[in-house]
Amino acid sequence: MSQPTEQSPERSSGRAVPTSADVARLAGVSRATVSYVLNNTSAVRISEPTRQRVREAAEELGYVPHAAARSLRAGHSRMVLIPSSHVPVGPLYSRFFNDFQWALRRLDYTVVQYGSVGLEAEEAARAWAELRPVAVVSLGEVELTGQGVEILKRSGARAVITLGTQRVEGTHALVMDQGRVGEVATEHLLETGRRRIGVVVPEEPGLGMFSGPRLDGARRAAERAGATVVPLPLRYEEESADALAARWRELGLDGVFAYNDEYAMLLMRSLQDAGISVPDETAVVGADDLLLGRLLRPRLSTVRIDMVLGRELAELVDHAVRETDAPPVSRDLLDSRIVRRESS
Amino acid sequence: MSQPTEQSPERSSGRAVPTSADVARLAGVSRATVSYVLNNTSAVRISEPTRQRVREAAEELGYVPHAAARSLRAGHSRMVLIPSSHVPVGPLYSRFFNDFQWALRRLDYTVVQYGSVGLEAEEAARAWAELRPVAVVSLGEVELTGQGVEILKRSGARAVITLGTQRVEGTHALVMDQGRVGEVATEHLLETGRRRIGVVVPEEPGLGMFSGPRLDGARRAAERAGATVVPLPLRYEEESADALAARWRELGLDGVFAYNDEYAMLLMRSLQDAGISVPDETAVVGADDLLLGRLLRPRLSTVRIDMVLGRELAELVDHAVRETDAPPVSRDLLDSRIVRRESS
DNA sequence: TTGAAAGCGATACCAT
DNA sequence: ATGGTATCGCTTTCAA
Repeated sequence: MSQPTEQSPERSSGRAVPTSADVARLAGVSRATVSYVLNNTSAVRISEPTRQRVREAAEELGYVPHAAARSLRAGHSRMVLIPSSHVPVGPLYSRFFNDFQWALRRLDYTVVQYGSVGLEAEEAARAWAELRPVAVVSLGEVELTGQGVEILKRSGARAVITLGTQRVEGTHALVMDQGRVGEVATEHLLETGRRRIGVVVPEEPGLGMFSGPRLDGARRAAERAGATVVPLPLRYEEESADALAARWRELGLDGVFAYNDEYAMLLMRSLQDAGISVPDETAVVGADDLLLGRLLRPRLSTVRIDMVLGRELAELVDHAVRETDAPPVSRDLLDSRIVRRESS
Repeated sequence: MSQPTEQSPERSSGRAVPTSADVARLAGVSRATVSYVLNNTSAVRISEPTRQRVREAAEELGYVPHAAARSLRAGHSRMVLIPSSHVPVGPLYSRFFNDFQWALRRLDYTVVQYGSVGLEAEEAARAWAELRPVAVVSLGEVELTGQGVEILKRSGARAVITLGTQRVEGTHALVMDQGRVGEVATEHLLETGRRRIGVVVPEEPGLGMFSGPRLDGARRAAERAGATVVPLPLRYEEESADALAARWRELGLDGVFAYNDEYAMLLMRSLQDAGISVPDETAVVGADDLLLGRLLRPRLSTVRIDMVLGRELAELVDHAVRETDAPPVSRDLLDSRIVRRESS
């Protein structure tokens, strides 16, 4: 016989946490029957009166099944773990993310975000693996190494999906081709006759995943047309923008793609304060089509990004989980197009 | 003897998921010893050579402990569950939230966000309770009823903390006194001689938790001074702002507190387009001190909100978990002050 | 210093 | 139609 364990049997509400055994006792049936009733097991037939008694007992005790015990027994969970980002996100992404979670829940998955700020890639992967998720969907802001993927798969994860700007070995890579954003913006500037094009590169950490590819895309477009691209490091602060505006004329740029609408607004304001006329002297293009881009004058031209539907991605996750053998897919999720207003 | 279970023993990597038994076998020791070594159990002394062998075996197999099994055995988890919001958040909140999570992890908690979009309050509480979190910290955007709190506590949650605008029975209520924001803004407008004050109330759902108290605070301040407050419903769209601006003169307002900087910018632009001069004819005050408030002209006056440190809140959670008996605290977490610029 | 074994809660066989 | 029971992975007591 073992001794009573060290845990306190009482809880704040005064009673111990009810288990299925408690429900069984109260209903005068076995734990097996409780399980059958509460899970609507179709393989077994339980009489209606018994079902009633069990349900009432569960209700009375405030019984909630213990997910850990269940998944331990089952040998798997239906948890989808999403390493959560530390970057404040815009309304676009936010909407997508909600749809995604909602769709996953409809497919009967438990969606959990795991905040991993300040953890090393491998360390983080181990922490996630402890929860034995059936799938991990990394939304790109968190590092995920081949090593980390291996840890997750060894621990039973049936699918690892990265939604980012580049592929990671062993994962389903959903590519958000940020390069297209820079390409579309630059093509537009070229069409309006600009030849020396600045590309704002935010200095804030955590944005490199987006800004790098956007710059590359701009370079590609410019190269095709024999135009020039100049990277412009910028912090999201007035001082930084003012400093950039102060040396604008010596840069000799006639167009600028400003990473996104917020940086574009910031820069445009500084340019105007420095006496540089937009769009006559320099055209400005942002990205994300935020409402605020319409508030400043001239109204900001922008690249509108249409993201994949959350539901689509959820179905892809579901598919990846069920067909572990299927080869990793690699799809592009973005569609970008220019919205021309007055700043270009 | 029971039959082999229904679960597949193989995983995608080809091998089965390693358990502590596998580690024990490879190291040539018992499972108990593995547990002692891997958890650095101080009550037992294991020889250094044995420790080595165990650690190497664990490393080689890529062993990661099974959190569910562990907490099942332990009778409790160290999971802090945070129902995640569906509202896009600003940089201020985002920073606080990261700090908070980081601090909790330092205190050895596992922080997990649970997306509950589209779930009823009680339904959501049950879903959370299945994970048997030791604490639930609701950041205000999600509904949490007394009923829900009861479910959580019955399921073993030692602390339920709400960080919101109003108290919920049975919880530690960390109050973010949004009323102060409206009060501070309105007091400022009164000091500059304004007497008929509009208060923007966003029509977007999910913002009621903030906008209601802010309006109430404005009313309190106005009442003390014998001034008038007029609520102004507004959608975050240009058309809505234009419509409001079109009937501005008949409203006869000489000051407006616009909920936050974004709504303030939106409204100010429409006012200017309608030929109403800011601040001469109408003063405008926002809130949140966003950078974008400095981009439009005149520069936007705002209410700067200082939020509690994430670390403080984490310590409070830890305390609540350890001292279940302690009475629910109720603290104010915000400090608001006016930042006067040119729009007022 | 190490091992054997009980048991956390839920489930799904098999037998009744 | 129900009940008994072995089992999932891990920790910890007790015995050796």
